[in-house]
Amino acid sequence: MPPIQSTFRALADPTRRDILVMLRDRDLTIAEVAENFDMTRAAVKKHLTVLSDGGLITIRTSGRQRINTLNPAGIATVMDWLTFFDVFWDDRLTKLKSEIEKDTP
Amino acid sequence: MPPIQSTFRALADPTRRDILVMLRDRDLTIAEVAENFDMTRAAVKKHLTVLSDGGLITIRTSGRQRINTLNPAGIATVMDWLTFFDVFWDDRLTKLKSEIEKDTP
DNA sequence: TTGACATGATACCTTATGGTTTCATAAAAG
DNA sequence: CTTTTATGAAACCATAAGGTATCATGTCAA
Repeated sequence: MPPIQSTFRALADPTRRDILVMLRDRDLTIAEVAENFDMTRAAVKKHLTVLSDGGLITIRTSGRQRINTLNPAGIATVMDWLTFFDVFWDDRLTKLKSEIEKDTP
Repeated sequence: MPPIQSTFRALADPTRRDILVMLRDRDLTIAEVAENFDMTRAAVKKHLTVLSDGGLITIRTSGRQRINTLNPAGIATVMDWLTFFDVFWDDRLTKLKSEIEKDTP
């Protein structure tokens, strides 16, 4: 699994997030992805490389085509990182409770 | 709520993610956050501004101090975006099922 | 009020990053 | 075999982004 930094970095660009949304419906070649953007195929390929480096997509070669597939594991990695904050409010409430009990003997 | 781009942008830097982790335990002033990093207070302040722009923290002024607090709503925004991909596998399985049924009359 | 402390704000520097252009390569079609 | 077609790769460019240094401002304490 790639370093989490490369995953967050990959998600920081709007074009790359749009690509992920496209790939949710079906796998796409570089050319197919590029059709949806007003930029060169070379630029799109760079974005796909960054997404791959971040573990958000996987790539397989079929003849002269390169097919890009969404990788749920990459999404899950980010989800996992975020769940660290899930207990945020719980902790806050616990501390608040302690304070109250301490002040009301 | 801030544009999602500013939120993802804020998360893309390792220093800023570390700051969020620190703020999970308790609120901190700029100086307190800066103590944990090998960079100037000015740089840390910039990071805190980016985090605020992304809706990941809130800021309140208390005298001459500026207290930074984690904002769960910002985290939730990212979570929500990611849940768009939750149905990914469901959709894939549904399509696969259709294909099978079509091919086996 | 005076001095120390916490922060605000600006200018400036270096490196990443997103993008284009151009040329090379490899597979499918004629 | 020749010609498309789809991609790989490298050089180059402009701007954004992370940092520093410096100076201004506001507040707490003596």
